[in-house]
Amino acid sequence: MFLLGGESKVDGNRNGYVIVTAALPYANGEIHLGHVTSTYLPADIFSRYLKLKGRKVLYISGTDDHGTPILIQAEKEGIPPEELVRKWLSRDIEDFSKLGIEFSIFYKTHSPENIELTQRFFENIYKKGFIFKQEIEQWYCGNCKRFLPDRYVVGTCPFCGAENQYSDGCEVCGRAFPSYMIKEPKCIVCGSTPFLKESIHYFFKLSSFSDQLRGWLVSNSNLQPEVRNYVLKWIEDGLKDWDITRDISWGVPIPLNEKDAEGKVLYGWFDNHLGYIAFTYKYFRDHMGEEVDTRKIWNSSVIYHFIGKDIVYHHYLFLPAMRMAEGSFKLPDYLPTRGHLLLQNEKFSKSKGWYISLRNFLEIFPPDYLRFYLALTTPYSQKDVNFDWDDFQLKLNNELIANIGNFIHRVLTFTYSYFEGIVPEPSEMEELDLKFVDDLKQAVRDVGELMDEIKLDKALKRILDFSTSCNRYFQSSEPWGKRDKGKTCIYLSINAVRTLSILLWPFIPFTIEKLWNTLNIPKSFRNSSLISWSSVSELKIKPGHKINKPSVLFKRMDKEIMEQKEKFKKKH
RNA sequence: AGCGGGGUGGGGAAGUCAGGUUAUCCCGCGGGGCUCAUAACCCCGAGGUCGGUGGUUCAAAUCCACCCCCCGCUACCA
Repeated sequence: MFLLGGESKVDGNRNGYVIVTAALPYANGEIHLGHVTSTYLPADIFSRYLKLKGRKVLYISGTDDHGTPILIQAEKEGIPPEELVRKWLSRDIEDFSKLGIEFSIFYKTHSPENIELTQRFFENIYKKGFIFKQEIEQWYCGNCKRFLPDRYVVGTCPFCGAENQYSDGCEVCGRAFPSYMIKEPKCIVCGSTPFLKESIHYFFKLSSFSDQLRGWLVSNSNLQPEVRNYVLKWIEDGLKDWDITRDISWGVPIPLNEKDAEGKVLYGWFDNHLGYIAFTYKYFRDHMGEEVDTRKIWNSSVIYHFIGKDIVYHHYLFLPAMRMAEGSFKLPDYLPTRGHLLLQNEKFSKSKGWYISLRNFLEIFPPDYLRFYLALTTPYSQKDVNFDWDDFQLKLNNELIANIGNFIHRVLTFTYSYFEGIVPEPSEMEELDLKFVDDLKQAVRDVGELMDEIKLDKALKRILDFSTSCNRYFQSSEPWGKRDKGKTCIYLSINAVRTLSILLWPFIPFTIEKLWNTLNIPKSFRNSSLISWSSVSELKIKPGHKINKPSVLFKRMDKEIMEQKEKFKKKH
């Protein structure tokens, strides 16, 4: 019996682990803003939020190492695939850490842990009779001496005659078709003409799981309705059994002692789905020793798999069906799915240079600027997100700097120059002050609810609304015009700054940690009640507390943005 | 071709599932205020027949039907 996810709410199981995973980046290229937008940033913001709430959170990901593209790339570079994936693993870790993406573990599918788990997994579902063999015909390049995946064969569309189309579909007429139908096929690597060749492959009986999958999709109320409907439609149309082997050497060997299994490996999507579990094993072995029962922990955790919409099929059909077939690992409770990133309203294209790598971006802009902008513009839905330089500039200048930055800075400098940095004793609260305290409490409640629902963009908007009301309060209180220099206003405002800092930490951690230094909240206090979700709406900063000399948290970057705008002007 | 998502004042978005007083927010625009703050902040105002047509209802951006337009996805692309 498999363990159905979906009933666990994050607050329902307060002592257990929360396992947050981010879909694995393929280990043959650099991380770009698209990866970050749909997957790694939302997952990071969310796990930071859970940490503030005092939850035991594991944030898990790693590289997806296997498959033909990596093999070919390694050949091109003249290095073994092991070396290629090792290179990308360390590159990815560097890039992510510069953005403040804090994984508990970022590991790799080409690891003993994952290979072992994958083989065991295969054996288990093989024994249960969910694997069968079938002969298939595939394009084979005689020159490269290998079978070619569909995307490694180009040719002429059998329907509209458009040239240079991938063998599984035509971008010109929009039709999808079986690969063998393509006219005048060419190997994308060497250009020679491939031929169709037979090979025995192993298939997973995905179709047997239609009812169970439907049941899971319908009963798991945590899934996004639009994605659920999308996947249900596929089940209605009939699921095809899934070819889970490939005729290459790079991957997890099929753990069977028979001739048909020789020279073949398991398909990358078979082993990378198990990476989440294998990496969790690795984490516990490293941190708690061999005797930890990871399976038990896994099954008693609340599980979130963050993904981009391009891999919905794999995560809503293949992954759950595999776990159902094997039967001992729980399904995800949540599968937060987000859309793609467009650049100036056009699709990213590496070959056309129309994309932004994370590394290049962070060479120019501070990580928090990117985190803020993307978090604010990426909804909890499959809708695509547009990265637009004008919009980036506007949002930074008007929302981050002029709203949040301004409030924090005006409060801190006021305190510093009129009270020598010492938080004043408040006088009796007036109606305006009491109302502000209510506003603060309401804001915290709203933000918490939205964060729990993973609606991170709306949560951030709500924080901005709160910041606006902070500015409004400060403005109407006019502390500068009062004889006592508005002691109550400053006391409440400083506390509002602390509240804001906690609300904002998951989004812009670098800046907030700087701010905590200015607020004179020592590092040792940062896991205490001073910095935690449970105290976020309290007035924790007491009169007499001394703050440090404030400095500007955000600087405007109009010149740098202008340069980028020039660079990404219409090229066509 | 099929399926999914969307079309809301000049630009970008929220609201639509659970229909209801002057349709919300940011930018931009016009006017005013404040001076603590990174020309930042606060207030007031102009501007929308909520893609089209028809229907249900006392009442529709919101529900139903049909149509138009835009975007995305379609399993061996990881």
